[in-house]
Amino acid sequence: MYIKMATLANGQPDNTSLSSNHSNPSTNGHMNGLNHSPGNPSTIPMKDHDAIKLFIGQIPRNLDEKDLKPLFEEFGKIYELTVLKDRFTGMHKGCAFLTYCERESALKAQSALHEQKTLPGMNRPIQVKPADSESRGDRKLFVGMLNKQQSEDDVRRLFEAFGNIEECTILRGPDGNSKGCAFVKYSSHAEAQAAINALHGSQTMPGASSSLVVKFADTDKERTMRRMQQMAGQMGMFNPMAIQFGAYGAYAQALMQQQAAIMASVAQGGYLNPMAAFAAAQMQQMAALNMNGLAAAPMTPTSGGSTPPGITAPAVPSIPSPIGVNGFTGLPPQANGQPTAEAVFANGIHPYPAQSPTAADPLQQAYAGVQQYAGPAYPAAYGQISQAFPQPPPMIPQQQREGPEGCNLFIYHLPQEFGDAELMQMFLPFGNVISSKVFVDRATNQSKCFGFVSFDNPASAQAAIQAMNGFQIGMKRLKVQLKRPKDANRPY
DNA sequence: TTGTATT
Repeated sequence: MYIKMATLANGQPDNTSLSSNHSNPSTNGHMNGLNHSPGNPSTIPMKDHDAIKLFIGQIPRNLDEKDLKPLFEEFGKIYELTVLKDRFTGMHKGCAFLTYCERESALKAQSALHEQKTLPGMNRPIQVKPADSESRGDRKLFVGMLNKQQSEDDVRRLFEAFGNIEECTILRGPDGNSKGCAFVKYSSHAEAQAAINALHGSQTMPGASSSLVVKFADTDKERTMRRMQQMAGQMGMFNPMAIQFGAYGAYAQALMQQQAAIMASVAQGGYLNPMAAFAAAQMQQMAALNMNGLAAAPMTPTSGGSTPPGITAPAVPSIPSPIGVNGFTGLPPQANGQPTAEAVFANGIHPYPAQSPTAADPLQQAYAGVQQYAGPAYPAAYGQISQAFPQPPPMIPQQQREGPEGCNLFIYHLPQEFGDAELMQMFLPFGNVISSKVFVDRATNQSKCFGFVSFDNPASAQAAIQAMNGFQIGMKRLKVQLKRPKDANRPY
């Protein structure tokens, strides 16, 4: 059942070079012979001081440690092999960590296996590479305030004096244009630090609004942002408790606003689905509510010019400028220019409608509904905010990928800007979305414009297909259909 | 153009 692998060893563990190893790993493998907790020195095999922990990806979910062991033993004695499982559901996550006793084994395994073979049932080749935790040290830089004309080579030239550059990527928008920033990865932290010291603020590129930004790429922040986005999605538009944003602060508010803006622009992009429009309307309401209730800098209707024409102002007269992205000051300043959801959205979907809706416009009807629905609740909600600062809404971990048969949708022609959270927002009106996933090109970080949404019941999935298949966004129409079952043979 | 996952 195992695929045929390149054979570098005869499959027998080779201990000869491991002089100090006094016990066989199998002696402590009471579970599966592969996992052990480092902590019992008398039975733990030794590993090299510079051993590399490998990340193994594209593992079929029906293979566990004991199935994988033979594949990897080819390259040396295994110190630890752990299939990653969801912490709540125990679900196989399709990947694993692998540490060999010897560093050399890891290198051999990587070169022999990485992207070289495809495990049964997988569409993509196995991944064998150092785990993120191995390379994590701060050696990756974010570079902002570049000239948009500067190429990767230009950036390399700028940074090569400070060390060995392992990666250099210009961040680009959907149109391929530079966003004026880049990631540069050095081989070591010291090199990265040297580059920061020398280059940060050292010069201003032609056309840039401020001096060059060179800082460590902050993955924590990215993670936080993603979490916030998911949270905003999870809280759900039809859940009144979502008003209790307080604990999450300005980020959540900003996200709500952005998503409201997205929904609005989606809704007015062409054919209009009343449900989606209603959803957009409600989100705007909620965002506005939060602004008025919680934001440090209250939104004021400001100058006439800043009130968006069309949809928002006339239809929701009591809420000033719900899509007031301009006036919003609750976000921590993006002093470094590092792209966040905000930046992406800002250059992507236009938050303001291009033209006013007609009276017959379903969006306006939707807004009428909102006024009825949300208007009277406004004061009550106000009170809620001030007195209740309760436990955060329960986070439902988004572990589940697939729902039951008939509940999983494949969506194509998504807007470039849509991520998991936006995808989820778009489909929440039709039911309980248990997962949403937009595919992203690993190299460019750009959406591949397709993704999946899973509901917890087939009726929601069908409703979503009915309403959203063919939904026009910009020049494209969404394709929304049931996900192809995994066993479906592909044509050609 | 059909689930890319990092203890």
